[in-house]
This record gives sequence, C-alpha cells and structure tokens, in this order.
Amino acid sequence: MTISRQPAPNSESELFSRAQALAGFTLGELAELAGQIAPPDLRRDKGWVGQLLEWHLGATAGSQPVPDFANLGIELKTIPISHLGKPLETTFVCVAPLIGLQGVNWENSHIRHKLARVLWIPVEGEREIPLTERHVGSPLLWSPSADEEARLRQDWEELMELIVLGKVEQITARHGEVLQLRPKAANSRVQTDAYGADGHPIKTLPRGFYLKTQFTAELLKRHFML
DNA sequence: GCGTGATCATGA
DNA sequence: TCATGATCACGC
Repeated sequence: MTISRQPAPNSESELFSRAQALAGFTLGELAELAGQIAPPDLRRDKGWVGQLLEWHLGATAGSQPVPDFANLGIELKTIPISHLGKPLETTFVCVAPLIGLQGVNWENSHIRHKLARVLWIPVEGEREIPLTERHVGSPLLWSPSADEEARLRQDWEELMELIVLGKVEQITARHGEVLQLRPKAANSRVQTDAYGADGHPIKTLPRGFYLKTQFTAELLKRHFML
C-alpha cells in the first residue's frame, strides 16, 4: 500500500493551521500516518525529519532551489530543540555563491529571499529520546525583524566581500555574528569553482550559509514570550 | 557535482 | 560541554 503526499496548501493560513495540527504528535505517529518506517536514528538519515514534515504539509519543491511552498513563498525549516526549547544545531539556509558575483547584493540575494518568510517547526532533538518518541512542537511563522535583517545583512556582506576578494579559504565558522559560512558537501574531497587571491579561479570546498543557534534561539524565545 | 533535507563526531 | 568542520542520503 502506498500513501500519497498531502496536497499543497493554498494559503499561508491553511499551511499554518495544518502545521498547528501536527503539534503534539510524535515522529513515530507521523511516520505511520505517512506509511513510512522510521530509521533507527538519524546518523544515515539526517534529513528524515524535515522530509517527513514536508510530506505532511504538502511541500512541493523537492531538491529544487525554490521555496518549499513555491506558490506561497514560504520556506519550511524543522529545528531540533532541547528540553529547554533551545536549538541543538545551526540551521542550514542555502549554498553560498562563490563565483559570478557581479551585480549580487543583499537585496537580490538568494539567502534574503529564502529567509523572507519561514515556517519554523521545533522538534524534540535530544539523542536520548528515541527518534519515534520525539514530539513535534508548535509552529512559528517568521519574517526577519528590521534588526534581525540588519544583522543578517552585515554578516552576509562581510562574508561575500571576502569571497569576492578571493579569501574564501580564510573564512571560518567564527566569522559572522548570526550567519556563518561552513562546508556543505558530501565530503571534504568535493571541489567547486571559486575566486582565488589573484583573481583567477581556484577549486575549493562548497560552502553553505548557516544560522547560528543563538540567533534561532532568540527568534524562538521571542515567539514563546509573546 | 549541485542543491535539497540536515546532524554527526571530534577537538578545544 | 559545545561549536566547527565533516559528513549522510537522494534526485538529477
């Protein structure tokens, strides 16, 4: 027997209602409803939780570089949290462009569009809790506040400046207050094109932008305090 | 290899 | 204990 993915939501409120309806369920219950067998742990299935929630909410993008809910312009992010409600991991946003950067600015950047509207779904993430027993939390529809966007923009501009200057290999995860640049690849042998220090092309490890846990923690806290 | 979904595992 | 750098799976 196969069970097909839920239909795509037609509005933001419909999507949010559907996400609220998932709160309180365990991942085991949601897996069964989707006709899936939960893996024993996430070591070999790191994206399983995100993909399970995508199924339940009717996300359409797959692996395309477009929002999960393209018609609504909304990105879905599951976020693993501790029993105190704090994020256990940084949040991957998107791959960082390393070449072809003429004309790219914050306003037209891929990352700004990705973060313009995000549906956050907290999920219990402590490894002590068996995967099937972890609970889904209450969702949060978020857009960056003026202050949040300013901080994201500042980090992004500093990181992109280093990339354009051919200093990508000098960037570490310690750069940036809220946004960091880290490897995003199958393994450390993967190579892609980037600018070298002399302006000529080099091969380097693909990088991605990640939101630091302190940033997402504040965002979640603001929600729970309201 | 790229972009999607992310978490793992180890050194500091 | 915790963040960084590395890694896993999938479709194309």
